[in-house]
Amino acid sequence: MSEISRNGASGGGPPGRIGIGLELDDVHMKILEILRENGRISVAALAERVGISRANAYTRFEALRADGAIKRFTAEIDHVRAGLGITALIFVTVRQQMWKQFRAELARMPEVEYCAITTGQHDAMIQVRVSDVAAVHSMVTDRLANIPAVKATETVFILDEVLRRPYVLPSDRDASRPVRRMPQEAQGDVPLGKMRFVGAAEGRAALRKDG
Amino acid sequence: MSEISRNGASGGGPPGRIGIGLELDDVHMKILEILRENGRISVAALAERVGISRANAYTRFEALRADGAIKRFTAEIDHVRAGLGITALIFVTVRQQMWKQFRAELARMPEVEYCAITTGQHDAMIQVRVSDVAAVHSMVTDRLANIPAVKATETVFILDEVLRRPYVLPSDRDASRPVRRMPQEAQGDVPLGKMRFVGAAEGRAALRKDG
DNA sequence: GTTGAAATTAGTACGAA
DNA sequence: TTCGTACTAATTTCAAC
Repeated sequence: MSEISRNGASGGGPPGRIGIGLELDDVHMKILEILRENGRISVAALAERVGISRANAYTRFEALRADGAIKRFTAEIDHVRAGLGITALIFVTVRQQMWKQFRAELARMPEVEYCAITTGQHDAMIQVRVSDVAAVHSMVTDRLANIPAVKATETVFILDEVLRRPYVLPSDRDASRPVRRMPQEAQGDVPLGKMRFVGAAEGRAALRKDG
Repeated sequence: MSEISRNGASGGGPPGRIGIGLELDDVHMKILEILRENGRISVAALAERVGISRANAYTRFEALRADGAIKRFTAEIDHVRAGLGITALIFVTVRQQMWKQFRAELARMPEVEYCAITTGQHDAMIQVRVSDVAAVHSMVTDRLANIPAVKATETVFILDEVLRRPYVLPSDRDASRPVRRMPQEAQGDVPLGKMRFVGAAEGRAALRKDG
C-alpha cells in the first residue's frame, strides 16, 4: 500500500502540515530534473552536474527528501519482461459516501498500479497490469463488481505506451510556452468544436470529503 | 523525448530484437521488487536482502539493466511542490493514417508525462501536468487542436491521485489470485450489467501499423 | 556555501567450489 | 553459475575555512 495525498502534496512530510515547507529555487529544480532522469546518480556527481559543492548538494538532497518534494526513488520495470503483458484502464463510477470503502478495497488489489479521482463521466480511473486478458476480466467481474461502492465500470485496454516521461517540471513548461497569450488570440482559426472539457458531475464536490 | 516500445517491451535492448533475452527467475523478481521500492539501494545491501553474494548481485543487476527489464531509475517528484499542481487527462481521437504526425507532435510537448494508445471510444489518453487550469486550456486549444491528426479531444481533471504503486509484479498477482477460477463460477451473483468492456473501434487495428 | 582530508563503502577482478 | 576474497576506485562524512 502506498497512499499519496491530494494531488501528491506533502508526500513524505509530517501528516497534518499544510502549505509549503521548502521554497524551491532553480538549483533545487535542476537537482530534481537530474534525479528524474537518473535516480541512482551519486550525490557527488550530482553536485558536479549542478555546479555546486558536494556539501551543498548533500544538504539540498536531504532537504528535498525530507520535505517530500522527492517522494521516492524507484526502478521503472518492463512489465512485459516481468510477466505482466496486459495493461488496462478501468473507469469506475463510485457510489457517493462510499469512497472510504472503495479506497480500502483498492489497497487490497496488487494489480492496481495507479488510481486517480477524476472529473467527467466517471469518478475514478485505475490502471491495472496483469498477465493476460482473462485476468482483467476476472479482476473486473470478480473483484471490482463485488465492491458495493462500485456502481459501474468501463474497461479499455492499453495497446501501446507511447510515452512515459520523467521530465515534467516547470522549466520544461517554460520552454514550450515562452509567451503567455490570451485564449482569444491564441485560438485563431482552430475548430473549437472538436474540444470538450468535462467537469465534475453533480454532487461530486462532496465525494472527496469522506475519502 | 523518451519513446518506449509496444507495451514497454524491449525498452533498453538492441532495436529489432524480438522475444525474451533473459529468463527471469525468482531471484531476478526479488531484485526487481526491491529496486522498485528503493531505487537507490546499494548493490551490496541488495545482495544481502535477496540472500545472494555481492558478485552475483552485480551480475544480475547488470543483466537486468542490459536486458531492458529495468528501463531506468527515477525519482518520483511531488508535482505540486515542483509548481505543477494541475494534472489532467486528455482523451484524443486521432485521424487514421496520421499517427506518425501525432507522435511527433507529442514529443514536442514537455507537459505530457504519459501517453497510451487505448481501445474504446478514444484512441489515445495523454496525461499532462501544468501549473494552472489556464495552461490546460491553452494546451488543448492552442497546441492539440492545431494538430491535423487530432480529430477530437475530451479533457478531465485529476482531483486526487489516490494510489501509485511500484509493487506491480507477478508475485503480487499470485497473492491476490491464488486460484484460477472459471469466469462462470466466479461471477456468481454479481450484477453483470454494471460492467462494460470497450473494444477497439472499427478499423482501429490498422492504427498501430503506421505509428 | 566551499574545500580538503579521513573513514567508509562501492565496484572490479579472479580463483575456487 | 555462484561464492568468497582481495584490490582499486569512488563516495560520504566531517572538520576547518
